[in-house]
Amino acid sequence: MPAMATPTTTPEKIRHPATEAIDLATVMRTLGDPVRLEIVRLLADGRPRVCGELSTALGLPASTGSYHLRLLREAGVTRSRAEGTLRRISLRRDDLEQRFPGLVDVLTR
Amino acid sequence: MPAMATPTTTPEKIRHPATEAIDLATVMRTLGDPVRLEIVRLLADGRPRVCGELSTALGLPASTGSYHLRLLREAGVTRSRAEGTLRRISLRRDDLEQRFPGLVDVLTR
DNA sequence: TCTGTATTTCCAAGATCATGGAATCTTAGA
DNA sequence: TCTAAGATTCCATGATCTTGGAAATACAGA
Repeated sequence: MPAMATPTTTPEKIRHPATEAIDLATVMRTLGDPVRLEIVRLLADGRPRVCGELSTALGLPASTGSYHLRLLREAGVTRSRAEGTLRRISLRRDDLEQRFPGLVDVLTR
Repeated sequence: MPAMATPTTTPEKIRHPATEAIDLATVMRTLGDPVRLEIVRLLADGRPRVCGELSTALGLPASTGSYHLRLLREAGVTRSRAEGTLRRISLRRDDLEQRFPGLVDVLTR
């Protein structure tokens, strides 16, 4: 085998938008889905969850859960941290508060 | 002609959800469209606009503008008052504030 | 290296949405 | 009654979204 073009262990392949790049219309559209709004409410207590935990809690197959979590992450609503084979998902509360003050409060009553 | 089953001049045929019936996910999804978000921002100064005024301001054909305004109205974001052949559109700021305190502020900076 | 688990990606439906021209409706005014 | 203007509805088209099974990927542990 030739020298690897890409390392076997990628440090961080998960993409997140920078706080300043979070777009309001995108966030609104993303949270306009009941499944994703529910995920945000589950995460609102500040405790990170793994992907499967959220999928199970909502009664979704893994692929569907993963799809919604990708949209949330790409919109800048959540952060995913790789931890072994798990993905620990958390709400980007501080970033959202900085960019759109008051928004998270509206979502979580 | 037989007696009319419905009056020729309907007092109010335009439907709006009651304040308590406004759904957050629906509002979020509705405002997740750049066109509709822009309409809300135009209306945020409190001055009502007529349909054509908004369509023109956004460079939309009348039918497209009417479509977006219908979604905003049905979501409970705007109110339409018939005035002759015109429809005067306004933001339901107080109702939204009562139902989702802080939301309108988030939308309008 | 082999196996199992967590997660993502691929892919193909089906559903929903956005657009805009044409037709229709409604009302004001001549 | 006739006409014109404002607005909505109808309808077809294309785009985007959601779903979930199957396959692929990534990693930990035996």
